Amino acid sequence: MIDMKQVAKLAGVSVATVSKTINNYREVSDETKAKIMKIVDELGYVQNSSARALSTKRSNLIGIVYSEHLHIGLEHYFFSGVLEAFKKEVENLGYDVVFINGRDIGYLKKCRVRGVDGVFVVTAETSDKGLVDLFNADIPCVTTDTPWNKIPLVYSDNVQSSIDAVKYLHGLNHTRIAHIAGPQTSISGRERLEGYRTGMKHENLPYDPNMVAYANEYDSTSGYNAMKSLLEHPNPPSAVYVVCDLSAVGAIKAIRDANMRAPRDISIMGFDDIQLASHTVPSLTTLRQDRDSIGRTLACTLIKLINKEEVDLVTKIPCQLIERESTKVKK
Amino acid sequence: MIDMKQVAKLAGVSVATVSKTINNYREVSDETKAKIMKIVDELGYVQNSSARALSTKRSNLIGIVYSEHLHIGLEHYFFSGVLEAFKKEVENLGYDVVFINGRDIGYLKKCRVRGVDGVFVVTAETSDKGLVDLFNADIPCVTTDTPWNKIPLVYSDNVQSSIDAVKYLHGLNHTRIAHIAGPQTSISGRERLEGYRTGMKHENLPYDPNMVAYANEYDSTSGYNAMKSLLEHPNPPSAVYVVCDLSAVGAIKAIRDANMRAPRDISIMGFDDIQLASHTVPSLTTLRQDRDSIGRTLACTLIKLINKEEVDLVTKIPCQLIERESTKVKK
DNA sequence: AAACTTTACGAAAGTGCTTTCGTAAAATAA
DNA sequence: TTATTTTACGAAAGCACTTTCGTAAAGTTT
Repeated sequence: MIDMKQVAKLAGVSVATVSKTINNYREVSDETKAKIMKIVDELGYVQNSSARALSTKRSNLIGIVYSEHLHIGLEHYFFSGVLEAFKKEVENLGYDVVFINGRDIGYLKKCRVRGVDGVFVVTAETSDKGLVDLFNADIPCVTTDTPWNKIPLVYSDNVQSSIDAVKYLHGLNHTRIAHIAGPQTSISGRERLEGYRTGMKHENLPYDPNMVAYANEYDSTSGYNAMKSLLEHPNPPSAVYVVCDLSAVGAIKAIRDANMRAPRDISIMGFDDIQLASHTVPSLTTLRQDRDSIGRTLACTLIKLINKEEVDLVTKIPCQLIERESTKVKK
Repeated sequence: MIDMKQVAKLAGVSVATVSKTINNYREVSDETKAKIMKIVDELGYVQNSSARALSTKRSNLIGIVYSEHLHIGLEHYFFSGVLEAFKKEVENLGYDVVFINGRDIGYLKKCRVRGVDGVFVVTAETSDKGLVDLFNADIPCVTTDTPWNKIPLVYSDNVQSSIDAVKYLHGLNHTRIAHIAGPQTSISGRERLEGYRTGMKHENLPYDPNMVAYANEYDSTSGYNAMKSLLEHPNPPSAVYVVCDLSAVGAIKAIRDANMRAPRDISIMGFDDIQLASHTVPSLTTLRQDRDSIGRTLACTLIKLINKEEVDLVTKIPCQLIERESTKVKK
């Protein structure tokens, strides 16, 4: 491998000058810079990031952490989208992205081994001891969907979106609007329920605890079961706002199994806008999470944090209401 | 940050001995090892991977490359699954995973900068000059879905799976079986078509070129259009084997739009088993790609390659036929 | 012309680790 | 016992950079 020494020799300068040229110090004359860069190109010289990191104590590496015992990995629609956007943005700023796994020595120590400049904790689970260690350490961190102490958080504006959802359904003349709530251990589950209640109040609709069913997971089976329980009510809802698309799909199935139809008999509204949403029958009216904006904001926040600039501790990104076939006007 | 010098001092030994202990050389007495490890634990010492890499010329880093102008990124169901499995496996073997982007200096140079020990090219596009440079360099590489010279390839057994598909449909008494083929620029597109033809031959069914329609992308719109063209045939098929699930979804929509029903009028079979597949109406009969096995095999192959062991240049992983609602017996 | 400032560069120390090689001491063989 | 091998360890060089500081030479100011 070609190193600075060789470049220096060919250029007739010292390695110090080569280094300064590569890093664009201004104390090198333009003439010398040009001469050096020419040789750099000819030889195909590239920096050795390990040597650089050793010397500067900066790796230009961003770590990605996700709790492994949640089996939400790369395949999760929301997180993979956020991650993709995040990655693009930090790469534009000159960083590379490395996965940090907690094997053997735990997340924190692994971060130290790799010398990452900052980390994005994608899916946190605060019962994960290793994650808490990381959060409590002095490494710049950002996260989404899991609030922790002084760690900057960027996520969807669940409350406002839920208010929007209720308003939208009321606008379609629905007054008996139910909510299939997510696990109350997660912030999105809690906030979407809160938004639903606030929305009902805003619309001057009565809040009926029986019109809230709980999905204990963010999946379709949970949605199916929750919908079933709502259907057992003597006066079932004419519209249901569901905590996520997957559960909404389950809810639609429950409606069909009860010999009814969505949206003919009951309107269904989801959250997320997963790929599936536009392909189901009926396609889903839903709130689209702005994965791109969340990812980019996380990236900017983290880089600022690394550079010791001021950052917002909480950033809420608006969702967009996507109207499709699963909701319709109540006659 | 704590370094070996501090550990050495506290243990009353030289840094050389600490290094040898950490790396489990046998020339250190068990006694000394124990003493050193105790101090390592107490101080919370961790290795500095940059320094180590600088010295050993091994980074224990695996690079992930995917062509950016295909907009298949992390969000792609198949690739994210393969990547997840790959990642798990290499992590188990002591490597970490870093994304390599082609910005500024191209993939190859970036690989050299980071000193990756090997790279997994996830989605290749041989029109990508930077990728070809990488393939032609001396860095250990594996890939899926894009054959290249001497680069080991691990992917689904498209031909055999397609033969299975035709056999299965024939087993349901279908004799007029069409194929919606994928882009013939991709190996999977070509091989699935090849398998379809071979399957028809095996089943002693006539091959009719009019019974092959081409989807120019792996998406639902292309499937929709292809199906439409098949329906225009005076004697349309009773079953269609579609190159991928997404296109299959499009095909089903086309059938519905023609006032027919799948599988009542036409059976549809997909490929992939994406998440969507079990949620559509009707749910999709399909060939499940073994993303896990593909990812793991890629990992093992790459590590072997790094260690200069022998590897297979091509590994085909079987698919599994998943029977759901979109196919039925022809009466 | 003298005094001062700026510019352009290099020597060398430092970054944290690995690994070779040398060498005492201990263990074994003769 | 002496000769030989083995064991256990350390000194030091090397890995490819960055950065401080010193210093000539050139430029600027009085």
